[in-house]
Amino acid sequence: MAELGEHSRRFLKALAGETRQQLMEAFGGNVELTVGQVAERAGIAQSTASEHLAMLRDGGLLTARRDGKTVYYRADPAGIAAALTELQRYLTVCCPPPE
Amino acid sequence: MAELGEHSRRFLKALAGETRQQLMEAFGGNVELTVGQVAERAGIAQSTASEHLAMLRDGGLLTARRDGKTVYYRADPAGIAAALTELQRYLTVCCPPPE
DNA sequence: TCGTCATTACGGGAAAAGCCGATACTATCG
DNA sequence: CGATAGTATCGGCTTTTCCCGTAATGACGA
Repeated sequence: MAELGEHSRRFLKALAGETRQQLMEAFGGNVELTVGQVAERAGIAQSTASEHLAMLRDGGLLTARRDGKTVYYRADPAGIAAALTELQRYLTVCCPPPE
Repeated sequence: MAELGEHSRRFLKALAGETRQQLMEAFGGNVELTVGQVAERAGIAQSTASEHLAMLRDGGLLTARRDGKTVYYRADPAGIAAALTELQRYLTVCCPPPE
């Protein structure tokens, strides 16, 4: 049957949280942000931001790049597209394509 | 900015739960199922199935039709397509379309 | 109207998610 | 090496989710 892969499950769980949805909105315009910047903008603790960003990264929504001691996060179009594609494939099984 | 609508938020929350993902898999082939049938197949209590199905319905993944005392649930291709479209639109803001 | 059947709404206990402050890790600079 | 700065991890608390059994709602038939 149509199983939903581990990748898609992490994608869905990551994007299901409202705080993480809000965090994603800060990454418009292909911008790079550090953990501290994200925490400050969202008004949450640095440790909390770090956890959320890690979840979004594991879900394929963000990529992380380390430069010195700071880590720069950025939206991952390829990962997002891949997750959406698999999600669509999974959901297509449940419902005949609208013809 | 790109706000994620209430509809999409319910869609994501509904599909984020693993039990509900499993429930969705039973609706392949455009099949209609009652609450009792879903509960029995998934091995969960009837009240639990009812709550999950209501959540999936509110998320636009299922439609409900009442015939007498039983309620028949079925996949909602239009609702799913709409949610995926809005989700894609929302995510496109965060990342430039891969050109 | 009364009883019955399918579903939904309610209450509570267990599990998970969110959030924080404090601590540990990693890399740079002196 | 020691100090500092940015992240990541840990322990604990609060809030939410999950699941169940039970009671209430709505629909049908006697």
